Amino acid sequence: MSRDWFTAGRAAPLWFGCFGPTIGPMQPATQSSLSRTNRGTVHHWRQTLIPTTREAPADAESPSHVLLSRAGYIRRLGAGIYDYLPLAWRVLRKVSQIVREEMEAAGGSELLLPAMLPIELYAGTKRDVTYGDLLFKVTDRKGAVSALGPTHEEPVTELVKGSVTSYKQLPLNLFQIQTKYRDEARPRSGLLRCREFIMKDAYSFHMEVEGTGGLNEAYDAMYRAYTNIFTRCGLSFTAVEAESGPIGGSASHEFMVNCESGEDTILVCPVSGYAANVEKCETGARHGTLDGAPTGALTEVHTPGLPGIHEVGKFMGVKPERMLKTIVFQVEGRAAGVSGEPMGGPHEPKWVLAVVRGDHDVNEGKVKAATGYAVTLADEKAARAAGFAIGYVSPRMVSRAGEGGGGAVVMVVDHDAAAGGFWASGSDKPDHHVKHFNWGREVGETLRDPRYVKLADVRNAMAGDPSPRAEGAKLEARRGIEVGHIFKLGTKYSEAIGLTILDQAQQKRPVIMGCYGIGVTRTMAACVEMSHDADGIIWPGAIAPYHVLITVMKHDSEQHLDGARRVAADLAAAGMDVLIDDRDERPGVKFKDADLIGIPVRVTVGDKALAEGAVEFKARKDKGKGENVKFEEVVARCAAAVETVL
RNA sequence: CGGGGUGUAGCGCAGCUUGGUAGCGCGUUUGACUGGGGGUCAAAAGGUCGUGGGUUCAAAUCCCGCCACCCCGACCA
Repeated sequence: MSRDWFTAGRAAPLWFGCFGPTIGPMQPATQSSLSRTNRGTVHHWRQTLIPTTREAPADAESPSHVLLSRAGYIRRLGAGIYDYLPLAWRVLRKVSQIVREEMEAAGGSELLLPAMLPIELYAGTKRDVTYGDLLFKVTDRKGAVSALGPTHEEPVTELVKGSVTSYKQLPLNLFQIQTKYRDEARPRSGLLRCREFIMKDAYSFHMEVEGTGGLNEAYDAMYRAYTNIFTRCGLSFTAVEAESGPIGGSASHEFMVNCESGEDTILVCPVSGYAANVEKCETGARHGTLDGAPTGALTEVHTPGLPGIHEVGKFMGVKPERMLKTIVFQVEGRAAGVSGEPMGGPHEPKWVLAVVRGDHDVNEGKVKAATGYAVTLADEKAARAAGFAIGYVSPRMVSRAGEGGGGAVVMVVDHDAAAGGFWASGSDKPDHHVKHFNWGREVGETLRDPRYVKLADVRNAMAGDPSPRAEGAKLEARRGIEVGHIFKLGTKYSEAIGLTILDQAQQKRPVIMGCYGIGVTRTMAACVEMSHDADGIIWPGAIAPYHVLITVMKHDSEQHLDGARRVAADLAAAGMDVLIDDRDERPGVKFKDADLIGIPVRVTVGDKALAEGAVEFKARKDKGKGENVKFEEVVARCAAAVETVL
């Protein structure tokens, strides 16, 4: 049998054994410490801590939270704060090791940075403000404030600033795997949203975006490394295009574990393979012309005190998809990185109206792209002062609001909202809506002025929308859990912190950066969400805490224990990690616990099989009782099973 | 941050309305029987009832403050 059976099917780097040589009952130190080895570990249940319980803590709801708690992997110590017990730590180390190997293979270099960071470090990038309450802060005896690092862009940029002095030292990719902190408003779902969690973050530094040594090259290498990592972990995942978010930067991908219980929605095109998260997802061509004929006389309806579009629609007898939702944004300045002329003619507008159908959601990023302006949801007070009846705004306001009307307001209309037929809309005065809204009649002249009104894709994509990449195909919605995220950062942090380097032409330039994160603890939880059944966890072989669980039927039978240890020694010699359940428990208890903790293969040593010179073999994912396998065939069977579980 | 809810033994819960110093299941310990899917019987250990104050002869129970935690929403590089 191949020594690197568990790395088959991929370009395997040198394998020195997951955790280095381990000394167990079956492994004399003299043997295991001699040399590099892929010898597995053998542990006994009674010598470790696996506190399984019949019932989960009352606060556990998601499958990963319930099962990791019940199976003795984690314990909650505070809101969003967990102990990682021995089984969990073994999983986390295996995930980390895979991450480490792939990051190093992709040119990364591991280091460790402080968790406690002087708050001044964050002042430079204003993240002490933009991160806000999400940033954990501690005060020392002198009153100095430190942040507990939620990510490490600032310290690593600071480090490189002080230690890299020549473009010849770039590119550089530094990564760390360590505990990070975020004061989440609402920690939930166990390990999926914690306040303290383990994360791998990598940061790359470049002089150029393009070409050898450039950001794009590193980004692509990271993309491939992430694909390798999650594939090796045995996860079913999708890489999706994503908005780069408040962290800044130009491009990003999220790696999502496919799982119905996931919090995030992603959209995929089944034909082209295009995949993106809801915020980023484009839609294919849609048609709307604003040319529809009136459906009747504009009728005002009194709609007092109704909280949302659905309630208003119900009250008026109009479906949300026949209502216009007009959202008021305020302009924050020209948008960076948006090509084309901004709207509004010579003067920068103050307000942007975005109109979508009542059943659709406005997408701020798309509004920004369509108008050429950075926008935020309008401050309610300021908007009211400018004449907007917030909650009851209609598209008519494009030519009415603001100081002197025209020019102060521009409007982007989503294609679906521009269709003909019946529309209901706000009426620009509180507690009133209108029926039979007609674009041409109600908005008038301004509607045809491309400086002020534009048709554009300004809403979130939904399942059923036309694919942007394949004619005739429809987008499908899937659920997922984000476990990795890669960004092209650009110069945001290097400029803020002053990381500039002289290039070959003796020009001082800010260093171009990328950053690449993987939630290690979240990956473990996501894997459980993805792979479990009613009885417990079902680990993929690559990140299971042990590959094989040997259940000893009679803990006090020398014959049983000998058999177990013999099998364990063979398995360990073949590189598999083995846990021997040597507890004085009834068989039923042991089988229940075996299913619960989810080791991929269970080998049972008992009288029945021993009588045939065999043990009982059962893969966790298989139903039924298992089958007898001769001692000399056990290793091959287990190895094959662990591989197929991969 | 808004809304809802919960704090009683290691875990899951009852008791609170109508005050009288705490109970159930699981787990744990001891013994016996048992022995291939959370077994049976017997005995036992284990609780400042989140916390501070108040009312009362008497508070888990009623009143006030605080704290912690959970759920829904907002938020979520």
